Amino acid sequence: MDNANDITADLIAVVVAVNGHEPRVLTIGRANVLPSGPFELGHRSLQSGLRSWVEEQTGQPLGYIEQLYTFADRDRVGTGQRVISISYLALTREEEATQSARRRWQRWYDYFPWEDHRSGAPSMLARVLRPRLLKWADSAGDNETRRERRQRAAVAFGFDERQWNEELTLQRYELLYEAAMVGEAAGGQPSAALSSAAGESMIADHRRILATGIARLRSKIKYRPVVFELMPPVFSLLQLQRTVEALAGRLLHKPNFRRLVEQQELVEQTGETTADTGGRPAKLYRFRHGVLDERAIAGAKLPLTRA
Amino acid sequence: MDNANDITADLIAVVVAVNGHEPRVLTIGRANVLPSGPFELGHRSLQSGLRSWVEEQTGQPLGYIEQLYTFADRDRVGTGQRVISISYLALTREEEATQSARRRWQRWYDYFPWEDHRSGAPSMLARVLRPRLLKWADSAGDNETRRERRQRAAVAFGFDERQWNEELTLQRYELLYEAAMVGEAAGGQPSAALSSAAGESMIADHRRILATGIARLRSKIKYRPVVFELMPPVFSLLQLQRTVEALAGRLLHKPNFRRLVEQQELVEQTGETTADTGGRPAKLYRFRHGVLDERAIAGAKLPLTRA
DNA sequence: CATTGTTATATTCGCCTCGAGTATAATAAA
DNA sequence: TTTATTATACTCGAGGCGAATATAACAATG
Repeated sequence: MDNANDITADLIAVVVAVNGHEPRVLTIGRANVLPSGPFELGHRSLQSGLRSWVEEQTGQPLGYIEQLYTFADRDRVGTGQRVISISYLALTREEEATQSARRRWQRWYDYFPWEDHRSGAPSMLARVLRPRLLKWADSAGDNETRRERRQRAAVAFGFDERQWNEELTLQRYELLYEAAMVGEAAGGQPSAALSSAAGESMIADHRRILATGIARLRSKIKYRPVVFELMPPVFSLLQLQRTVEALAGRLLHKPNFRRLVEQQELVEQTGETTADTGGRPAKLYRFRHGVLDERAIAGAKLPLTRA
Repeated sequence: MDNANDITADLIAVVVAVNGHEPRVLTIGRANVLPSGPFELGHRSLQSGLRSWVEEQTGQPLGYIEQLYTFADRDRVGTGQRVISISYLALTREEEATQSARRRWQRWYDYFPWEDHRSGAPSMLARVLRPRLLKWADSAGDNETRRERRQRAAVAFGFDERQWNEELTLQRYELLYEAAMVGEAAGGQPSAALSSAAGESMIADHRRILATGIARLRSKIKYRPVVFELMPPVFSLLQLQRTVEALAGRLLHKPNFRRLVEQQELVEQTGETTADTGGRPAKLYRFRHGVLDERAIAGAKLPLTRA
């Protein structure tokens, strides 16, 4: 029986919160490791196993959880043992800003500097990434592969008049990995010229899992009211908009955003206002939890624009 | 070391094909079992493990595959061993109609008779399922639970003037399970009055997995060109439409369907026509595989209508 | 060979969504 | 009081899409 049984199942969490205008991910240790641990007999379910590992490693209790993806790692050399990794996305509020030795909230965009387009496309995209990707494409053996690589890069990164698509986070990371432009790739550390543009590395394939979580979240906020998991109980519409923008990595059209949120009846007024915003006091709202029952698909599409 | 290690990972496949106007799922044995088998050391990856199990058990080679969901079964009594199940959706063409002892193509709607709305809402919905569900709702202890159960049933099944939403296949099955209205539920076999409306049962939670696959596919055909995995290399637009309708369980508006497919440039004409259709000969088309590279999201929304 | 039925294909209409722009209101600071 | 800043409200217009209708090309029938 040393065959099918030699398996360990690891649970890995991408825990997201938005602090101010920055989306963050929960890490442990020296900041490049996602919370994770093996699924054990004591765990009632995969989800509860994940919860207890995250809480044990970071002290952070989790609310909303959804499964991301399951994959089998390549053999752990020598041992002849295989590891199955089951990754989850968790949304929470970053209660205290207190960083500790064991838990650390890291900015998304430190790992993916090319993903934040809120102040326009980062200049390093055209300046650093594009030429390197083209060079990689042209280094291919045959003509067909060259053409295909150029096209993949153009689609993923929005080169050549194409539109930037914020949901392609995973494809972009995989492309950079394939081109050995990120630290995790076979070629080892990226060159000095690239290093700042390549973003921070993580151990094993944790950055890939993070990319999967970002992509899932960016897609999901458009048709399910999950943003509210990241909001405080009471908020202004602009706060809500800024949170969505932080996640999507792009700016939204304010009047249209308001129209959408209001006519979908996702929120209700508390009756109070806040003057913390600098200008005219903003009305405060809370999430209408009823929508979760009333509608199966509360389509909350984003009104995207170049702003 | 008898703790984290006592785990088996099972791979389970929902293999779908559309024959004529009927979507089917590949089963083995006495027709109520999905192809499955343990993930083993010899498998290069989860996907390749799945492929070899399906091929070994049914002789069916697989093309398109995507992961559905991973879950941990409740303890297998006594053994103290846990099983993790990783389920996949596979799309293929039902090459030969030859059923054999080991493989059998079963109609979706034998398992989910309430899911086929192509000739209007099945009468058993209002006649059998609705009263039973209401009875179950009213059997709850407190008022709040009763209200919530009624609402869940109404949303999932489109009662009380609500719209039928074909993507809620999983929620509907779970609701029926909770109400002990399907054979797999705790109460054992459903009553005779219910049995035909409850659909065929499957072993363990295979029917739940099938429901997950149906829901996923019904959702995905709307924004990714996956239907073509189920089509022969050359087809008419009406054939394509009938296939989509079979999957969605509802009829589409013909002119709008054509407009959508054509203006998205998903297909190209072969130049030939077929007279097999009875009336005016139909032009034949093939899938433009180029779209998979050109676009990241080939939004193929369905123009839905009551027809 | 004209009639009829059936399917394929083309065109049009109109509502509603949503991107985009502009106008007005209410506060703080200068 | 002026100006800056933010909040809130309204309007316009293109495009997507549901819906209906019109025309074309075949087979079958008498």
